[in-house]
Amino acid sequence: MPLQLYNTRTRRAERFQPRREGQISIYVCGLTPSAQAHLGHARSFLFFDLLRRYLAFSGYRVTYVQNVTDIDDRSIEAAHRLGVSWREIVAGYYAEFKRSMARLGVREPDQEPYATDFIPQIRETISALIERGYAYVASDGIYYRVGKFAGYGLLSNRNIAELEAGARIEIDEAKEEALDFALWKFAKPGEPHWPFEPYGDGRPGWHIECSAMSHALLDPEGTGFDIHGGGADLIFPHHENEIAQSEPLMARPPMANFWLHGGLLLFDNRKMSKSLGNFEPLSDVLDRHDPQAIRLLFLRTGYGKVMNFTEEAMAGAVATLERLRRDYRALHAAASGADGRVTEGGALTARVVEALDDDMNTAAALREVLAAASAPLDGDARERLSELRTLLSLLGLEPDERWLAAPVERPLPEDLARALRHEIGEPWLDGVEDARAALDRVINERLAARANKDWSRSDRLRDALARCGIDIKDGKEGSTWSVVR
RNA sequence: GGCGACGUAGCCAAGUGGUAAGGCAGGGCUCUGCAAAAGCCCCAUUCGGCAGUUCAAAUCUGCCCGUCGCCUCCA
Repeated sequence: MPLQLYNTRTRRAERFQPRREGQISIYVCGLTPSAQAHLGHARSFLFFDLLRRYLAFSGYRVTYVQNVTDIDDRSIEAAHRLGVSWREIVAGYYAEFKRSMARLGVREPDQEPYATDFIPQIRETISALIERGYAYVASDGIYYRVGKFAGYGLLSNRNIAELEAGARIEIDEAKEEALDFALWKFAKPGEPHWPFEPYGDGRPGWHIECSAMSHALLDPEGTGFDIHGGGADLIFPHHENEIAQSEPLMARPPMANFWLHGGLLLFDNRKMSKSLGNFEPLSDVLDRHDPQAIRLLFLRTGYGKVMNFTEEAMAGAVATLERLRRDYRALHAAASGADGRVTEGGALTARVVEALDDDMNTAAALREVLAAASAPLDGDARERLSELRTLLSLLGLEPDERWLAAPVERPLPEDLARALRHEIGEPWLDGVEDARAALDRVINERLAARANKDWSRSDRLRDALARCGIDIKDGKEGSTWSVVR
């Protein structure tokens, strides 16, 4: 079965066909770095990363563009509040976002255009819209005339009359109609601005940068590109407005054949927001949880579905990942560590491909991979290993050194020596300042106690270590320790 | 008010006409000085509710209830 994808534009799953044989162009709406990114962003970009990987895996040459809307009201506001330039605000948040994406194993886009690097193209687009009657100049900016575009509302399945009846849009005196939106905002004192003759200095409105940049980078002929993506909250008004800005100027619409939207992530059944008090920066989440476990968690839910995040579900993903790594390690050992052999077209691969062809059913794909990893070995371990490795990296779960080394050695807590002295309070620990040295002494002391069958002393020492974040496991082969916090 | 999505065990979630995957949590057992880890086993006669279609419904239809999202900045 060929690849089927749910297309927001037609509201059904359709067979995916690239516009040009073997090549696929994707434009995904990236971040507006005027605040810290959160886990919801991660879910969205993780999905588009997977889509890229799968299309490349399927043999397509993929061009993936993800923009940066580096100018908007909030970053200007934040700059004023903090007394720094808006560029610093944007650079800071974007750098943090990039670090988080790297930790999640999200590949860098082929191009990351910044809105403010495309001011000439933005001006050109606006000028063309004015010429054709789709835009007009008002006192405080240049607006798009929504009533002029017959296709308005098709993507988001709304009609103009209903939108107007919504009446939640503030009536701006400068605009002709409530639904009209800004293409260009004339500069107010103290705001960043760029020249735009003959209309007036100002800055681009939100939406126009995507029309200008996707045209410039993916569709210079104006005949459209393959896939346009983003979070479900961008369907209206952002993507609707992009279409309205782009299609009247195109030689042959539609702007994009496929519109793909990632489902929103909820926390406590609410969209994450600072005002609700459920906001946590992505970088903090990544400090608390293994990025691969986060990726695995998202793989278990359909990409387009609303998903509720809970720490319980996260813990489940961590446990699944640990088991997967263990299984992989066992397989690696069975194969004597041999790898590098490429096995193509195995039965497992066929099942994974079938799952992903069905509108990127990652839950089914993951299920196959997990089952294969834990199934008893009935054939060639080396073949199983290389096929598994290929599929794991297709899913973005690269088997790295952690997969082969157990237990994971995390850095020892900084104040371990002091904490142990405090917990144990025996003279043989006096003066030991080094964490590792203190740990070794306690472990040796405990081993001695165990050799003497002094179980109560042994248990006391184990409890003390546990309170200091060190987990001890006794087995037939001796004792092992690991850092649990 | 308009548009849309969803409602499957304590939690997350797969499954879209053929008789309820999986994970986490929980319970039991094996192992162990004990604990943990690991392994094995158990854990929804039932899919928000009520009607209907059908030989057959979690899956289709209708109505109702509930939750969430978008309609304003938003991945």
